[in-house]
Amino acid sequence: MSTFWKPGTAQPGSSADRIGTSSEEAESAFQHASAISSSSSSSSSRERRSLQEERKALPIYEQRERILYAVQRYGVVVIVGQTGCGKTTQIPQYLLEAGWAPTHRAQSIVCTQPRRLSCLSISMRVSAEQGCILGSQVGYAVPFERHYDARTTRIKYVTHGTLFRELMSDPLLSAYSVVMIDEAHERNAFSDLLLILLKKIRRKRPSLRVIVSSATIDAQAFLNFFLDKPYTGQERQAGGAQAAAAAAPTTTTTTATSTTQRSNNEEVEDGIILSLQGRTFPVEIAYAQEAVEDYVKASVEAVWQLHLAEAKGDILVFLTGKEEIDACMQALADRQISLPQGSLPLHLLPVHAGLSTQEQMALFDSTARGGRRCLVATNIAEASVTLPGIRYVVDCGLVKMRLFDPESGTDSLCILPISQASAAQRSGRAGRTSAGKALRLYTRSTFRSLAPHTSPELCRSDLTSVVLQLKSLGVDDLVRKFEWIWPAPSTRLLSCALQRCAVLGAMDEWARLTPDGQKMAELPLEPIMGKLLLQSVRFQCSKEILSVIAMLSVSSPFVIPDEKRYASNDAAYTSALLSRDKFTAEEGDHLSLLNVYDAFVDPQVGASSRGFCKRNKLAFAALARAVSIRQQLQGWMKRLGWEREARMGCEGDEGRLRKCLVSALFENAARRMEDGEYRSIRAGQTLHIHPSSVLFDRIPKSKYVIFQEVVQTNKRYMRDVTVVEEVSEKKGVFFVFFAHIALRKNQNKASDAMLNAFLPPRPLPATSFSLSPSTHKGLVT
DNA sequence: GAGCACTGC
Repeated sequence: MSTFWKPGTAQPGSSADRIGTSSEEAESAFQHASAISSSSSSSSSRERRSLQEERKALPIYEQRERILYAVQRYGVVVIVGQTGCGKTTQIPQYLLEAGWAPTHRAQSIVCTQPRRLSCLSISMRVSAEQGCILGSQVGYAVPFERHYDARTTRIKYVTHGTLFRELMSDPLLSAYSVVMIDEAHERNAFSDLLLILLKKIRRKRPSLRVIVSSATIDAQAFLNFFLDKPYTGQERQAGGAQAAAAAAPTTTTTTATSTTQRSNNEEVEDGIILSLQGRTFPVEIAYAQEAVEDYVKASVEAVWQLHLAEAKGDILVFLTGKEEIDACMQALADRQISLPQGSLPLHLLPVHAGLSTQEQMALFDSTARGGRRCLVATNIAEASVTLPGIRYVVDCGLVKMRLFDPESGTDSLCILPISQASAAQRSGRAGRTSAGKALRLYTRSTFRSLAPHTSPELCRSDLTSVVLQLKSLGVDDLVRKFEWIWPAPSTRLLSCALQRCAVLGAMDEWARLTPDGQKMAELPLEPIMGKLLLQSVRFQCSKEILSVIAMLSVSSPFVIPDEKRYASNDAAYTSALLSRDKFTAEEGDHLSLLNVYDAFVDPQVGASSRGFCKRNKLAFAALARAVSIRQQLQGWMKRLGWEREARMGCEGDEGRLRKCLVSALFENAARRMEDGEYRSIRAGQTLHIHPSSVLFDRIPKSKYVIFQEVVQTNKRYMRDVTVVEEVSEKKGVFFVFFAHIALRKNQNKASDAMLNAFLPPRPLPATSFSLSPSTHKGLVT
């Protein structure tokens, strides 16, 4: 399913996003879909008949009985099927029609998706097929937007994370008779966690049916997990080979592997794998003869060869980042000049997450006017977005991935080799509409050396919030007894998370959740953001901190033009920077973001208008989303009993605000050295201010800064930085004072309020502790 | 002098 907005399908995002992408076409698409959904007129019943015929024409329809039988007989059904075979839209409907969600039992069918937009467009499609209004029998729930009726909705599409949240109020998921985890092979943190908890739930509620749907062949790992069979990855070798073959012509046979387990009293057996036939075309795969030195250059070569030699059909190139995409497109554009007479032109289009709505729309217009389209994409085109008309794929074999390093506590963005599964997924993109061709810019032996599967998110991220959430769900021993899906996260990753929980005051020394920790787990925020919100209640400045958190949760509101950025005489670039200066607080990013937010919502200034953003070179969509996030966070505060506190502002007492920031971000402090570089207080690492920071080209008077996070690319960069003024420094104790903080409207008025902030009452815990305590579970210093 | 793959609560 596409993450991008596709004309003629659903509109993306929340109502706030909708403002950002609003267009007449989008509105009419929305109305069209609603018209299909309503069942009153005779034309719509004709529509519905043809939709029913379409449903029956899907290849999965032949498997209907088989699927229903499997779900009835087995507690866990792992479904392997190609993307586009209709499993996501059809299986919940088959279950509904077979009586799995009878109204009298008040239980429904829920299907989880990795992305919110999938939920919107799929539920819209399914409600049309069911001939009902979206939100009645078929509904969805995504962050910031719910569209269902607890009494009437029988099929619900939700994001993985949304269902995980539901566990907090309904630990046995008693509202559902069937839970389908879709796209489980992506191994997202929330989908893995859901599967882990569903296994526990099934022990208490064997009547619950679990469907795990996966496009590739992690099937055995998932099934073994549910069957308590060991899975060490040895079997995965075979899996990898299958992944490689996945792009080859699909077999027409459907295989069902039954696993005999003891039946419980309901005659329900434990699990089964079902393979569904996909609707794809053969893809011919070619490898590089020898390792390429410069894959961007090689991709240009490959595109050029394909363009000159191959029949019509679009080309999709996989590179790792925007910079490479620009370079590749530039090189191809240069080549176009030397295109032989009579050759068709190559229409070059970038595909990455930073595209404007207009650029996104162009991607789905596959009617290239006399020529061939060449889409140069990041990994977004691998799973998140399905592009039409692709017949040729060029794959560099690499991906940019975020990795968390528990030793330094920082995230890195690394360029790494992809997995075999990923390679199969990429080349499979060429076989969606007709037979295709994939050029892999690496050798066959390199391919064989690739890991069969991409490392699950849980194995490469900071698990602080995961640990917190699981603790609040009553999962106590995360290290020894907890059943992770293979492969499990390293103990180092887990101990790092436990430590951070302790440092943030979310756990006590026996790894018990503190009252603060419980609240942090309930808030839909990263722990450090949750901490910031909790502190804001203490410092009585939640009004401002809510805005800061909302702004930190969206992409940068400052629109800085892309091209010729380095040319100091470029007018657009300098005027964008000048625009930003209007909001810049010299203390740094947190207060600058607050300035932007306050100006945007101020009825006298920005009036939440698009025009204001245009005039001031701000991203309207980001700000609209921040407003929506802030509202939701305010709702959460109300739920925590802080309705009054949520409205309390610092009323010009910036000191409270600064104190609050330091009291939450004290972990992330750095000191500027003589050479202009910063050293982290925690680990003495060399750090740099991120180029997106308003402090990037400034040298503040004070030597100390605090920051939101560190991301390592070529250097270690601090993001979202605020200057703090140091007054004294003692061994192990770090006092900071703020000065010269301008609050609203960028007045940059010096404030003499000198305030001390503080560290937690105890020093940072030792770096190691026992992981197998005999008396207490978890953390022992 | 220089950057941000992609989701999600």
